[in-house]
Amino acid sequence: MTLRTRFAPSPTGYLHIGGARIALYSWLYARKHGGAFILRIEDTDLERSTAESVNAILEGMTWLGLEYDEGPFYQTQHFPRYKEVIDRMLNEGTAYHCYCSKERLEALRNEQMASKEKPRYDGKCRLGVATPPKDIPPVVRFKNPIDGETVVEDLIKGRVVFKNSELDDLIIARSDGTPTYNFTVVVDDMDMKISHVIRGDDHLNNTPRQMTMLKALGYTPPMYAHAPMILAADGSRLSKRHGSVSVMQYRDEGFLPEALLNYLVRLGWSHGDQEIFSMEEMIQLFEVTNVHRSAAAFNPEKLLWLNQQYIKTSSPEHVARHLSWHLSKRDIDPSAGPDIVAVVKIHQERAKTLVELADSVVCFYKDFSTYEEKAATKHFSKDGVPVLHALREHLATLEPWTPQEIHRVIGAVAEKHGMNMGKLAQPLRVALTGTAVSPPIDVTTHLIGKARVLTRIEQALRHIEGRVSSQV
RNA sequence: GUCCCCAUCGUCUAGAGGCCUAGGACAUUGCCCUUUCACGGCAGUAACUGGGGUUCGAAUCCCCAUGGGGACGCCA
Repeated sequence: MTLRTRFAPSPTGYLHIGGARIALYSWLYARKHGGAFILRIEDTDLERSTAESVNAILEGMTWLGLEYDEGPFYQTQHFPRYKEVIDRMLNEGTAYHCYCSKERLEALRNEQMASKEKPRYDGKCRLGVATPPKDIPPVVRFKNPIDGETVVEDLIKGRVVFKNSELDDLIIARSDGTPTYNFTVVVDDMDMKISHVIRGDDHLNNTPRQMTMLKALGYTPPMYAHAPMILAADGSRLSKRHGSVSVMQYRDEGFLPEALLNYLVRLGWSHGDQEIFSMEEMIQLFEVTNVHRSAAAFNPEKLLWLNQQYIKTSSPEHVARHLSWHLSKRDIDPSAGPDIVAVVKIHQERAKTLVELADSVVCFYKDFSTYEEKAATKHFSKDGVPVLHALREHLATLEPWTPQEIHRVIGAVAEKHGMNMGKLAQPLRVALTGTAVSPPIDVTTHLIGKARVLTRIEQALRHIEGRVSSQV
């Protein structure tokens, strides 16, 4: 039998990093064993499910590169099937109609809480109702076994035993006839022949009830793996309050999808001391059974470091592709030159994010008229005017326009004016980039191009003179 | 409250009874490299929640306590 895993989010929001990690685990597990990975949208809550959320989830999966082999399937399209199974259970006596009012249930709950018991349905309608009230539409409840215990042999948590008496008769169909979560999961997992259910451990408590239902339907439950949740950096439950939890926000903030994936796979799982995993390595080495049983806190700094590692070590072409997306968001079209791959090459080891990279790269494509205040104050001085003039003259006639020649000229001009190269490189850097920071000055100058370089030095000279005279 | 899960540096983790003077990574501190910023290199600070067992020997096994998380819905 082939291995089949699924990711089953409910479309009530974007794809967040917790979901992404579960999707990744399921995807890796399927890939590793040559199985199938299925995407199923659990949209039975008509009130809260939205098309935007569906799109957001799909978009997130695509960006992460977690392609699914089947789906997306939508539970709202399976309603006839759910109805069929419910009728069957009603006929077979493994489910029953319940006419208890919400008020009674509420009172029952309060009573049980008050007497320090676990709130659960008391089974009032379990043995049948003598005269079913005509005016009350009933819910359908699953008839849970009362005796014995249900054992989850969890791939991550190990053996977890639940007394069946702890499980009450849960509602599988609402009074309006629509099926509920625990039931639709059971039917779909069964129909889709899911062999391994990998999900968050907030579902561990649901598992025994799903297993008893599956058994009632004569089906052998799949294997389960309950991964612990991701905590926020402060150790609390991760929520929207903690800023970026949406996968797409990481794209917007300049993260590479593979860096996020790498970070996620190492959260709660490890392979010796290895920190960086290519997708191939992840597929080969990842093992659900080695996933930690304890929750892990999300650490933005380490993610940032990983992203930096990926930006630094990925092929310039690959980084350039992702960078282009960020540049286009700023209305910059790099195709006019200089070659974006060349620009990436000289910048890629000094950026933690693509946004940072984009910031430091705009000056190659777009002219500017203001200088970073601090940089200008520190490096633009009247004393520097003659040197910059001289440098401009030399660069104007420089042939060939290569980093080596540029380096030689800057060095020569600096020496002629009795200064070391750094003393001249800094004002030039500010003139060319508007900031005091850039890759080595020779390659930077080279890539910005002769025409732009000359114009920018002139502009800087005008700026210095204007600034100095206005100050005196 | 009841049930379930969990517990090694600030964080992610290595560790499956002696290899532990508890290792690595991020962050942090200092130094080196350096025309700026980075990259890189070297060094440092920093942890087995507590208490009982079991054992010649426990971070590792068992029990209890404590702490954290989850579930308990006509949500998923």
